[in-house]
Amino acid sequence: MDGLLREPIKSLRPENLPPEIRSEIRYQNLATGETLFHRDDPATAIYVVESGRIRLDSYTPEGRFVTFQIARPMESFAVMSLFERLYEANATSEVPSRVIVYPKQVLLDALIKHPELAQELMQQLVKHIYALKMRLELREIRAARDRVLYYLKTIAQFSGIVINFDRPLKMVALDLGLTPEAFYRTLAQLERKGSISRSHRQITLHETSVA
Amino acid sequence: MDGLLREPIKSLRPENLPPEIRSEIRYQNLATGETLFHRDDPATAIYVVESGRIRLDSYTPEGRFVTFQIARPMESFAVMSLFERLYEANATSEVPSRVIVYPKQVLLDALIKHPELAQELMQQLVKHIYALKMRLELREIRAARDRVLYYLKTIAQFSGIVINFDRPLKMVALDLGLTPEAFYRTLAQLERKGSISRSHRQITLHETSVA
DNA sequence: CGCATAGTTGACTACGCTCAACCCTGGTGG
DNA sequence: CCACCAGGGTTGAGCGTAGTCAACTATGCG
Repeated sequence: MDGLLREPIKSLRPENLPPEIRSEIRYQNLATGETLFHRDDPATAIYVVESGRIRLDSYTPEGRFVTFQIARPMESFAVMSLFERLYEANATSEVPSRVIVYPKQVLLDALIKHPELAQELMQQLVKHIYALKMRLELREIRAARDRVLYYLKTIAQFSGIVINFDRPLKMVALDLGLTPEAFYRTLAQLERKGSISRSHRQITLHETSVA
Repeated sequence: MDGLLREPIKSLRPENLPPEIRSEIRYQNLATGETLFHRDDPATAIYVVESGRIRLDSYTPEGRFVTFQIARPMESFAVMSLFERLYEANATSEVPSRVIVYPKQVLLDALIKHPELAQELMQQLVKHIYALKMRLELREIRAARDRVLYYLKTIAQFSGIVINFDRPLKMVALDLGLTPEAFYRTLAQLERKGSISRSHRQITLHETSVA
């Protein structure tokens, strides 16, 4: 999800890679809405976003949509696939994007020879866990008003009190575990109470509620 | 949470460790309800459960209780702390327990020299991510009945259709994001419908609902 | 320009939460 | 050995809030 994982990966940047790995990486361009891989496809690679935005999502048995991660430039995704046979989520490009493709076996070999690479990948995984834990905590807050406020405050720690969403609020609503309607209503209510102000997809947190 | 993470760690077992690490590990005994560390304590070590059961939990700003993990014998916890300055959760012993303590710096050094250890730790982290994703998916199911059934079915994949909970159903309810009352009612309802049968903390899934 | 999708608001409903009362069990101490 | 207590488990009644369905407007993209 947005704003809860912000860990640019450095050691996977092509220019920092040992040559024998660099020569094995590939690039791939994706149009808006294009799918890079589906859940349960054989896992063949891990990725870093070069430009654009990749959404990792899935569906519950009941057909409900769940977003696991929004990967932005310099961020890795599908690192899990290194140790899993199948992908755990669908990867879809939300805007025209370009990703770097690191074939699985190449990286697995590299991990043995380059321990510092292993360390940074572990850090990525840790950040990922951290983000998932925050989401779990967020869901524990039952009242929509409190949940939304807490979410906004969390994001504000990265972005400052003016928050600009670059994707539909509808999506943000689902990330929060609310229907879009409930989310809009909650925002309207918060604005009426003076906790926030907003126009379009920009939301400003007011001091009273930053606490 | 229970049943969603089952990955015994082998390479951290003392007998499999290189001697220079083995000599650095410690053991600690914990009584029921005793706390090993608190959230935001400085992170000094990672752990493996030798015997007993350790609960990793936290509280939301509103004071709601969240369980992140139930660590059982042979399972690691607080692996994240390797790369974080502070612990992310409270660790409490639910029954008399004994844990193995691996000081952080010792392991960090070891990761450089022993790539296969790094690999297994990464696998642990991946399993952890997997478990958290499943919980997030679970929470996406709104109807209590469906949520409980899905949870039971998931556990049944490990344990078979007869499920024995070794901790209060009250706790299980909270893991599921339900109040204990709602959980009891849902179980009663499922039993009336014939989807399950139960006595005490043992629940049997019936074929019709295994699907 | 037109269509698809996002955003917005209203009315109604349903489901789970809260509070409350009660039973049952196991553990502790007098 | 019983009394007591704490905590888990169970069920009922009522309420509130977020979900659902629906109608409509705004926006942006081809």
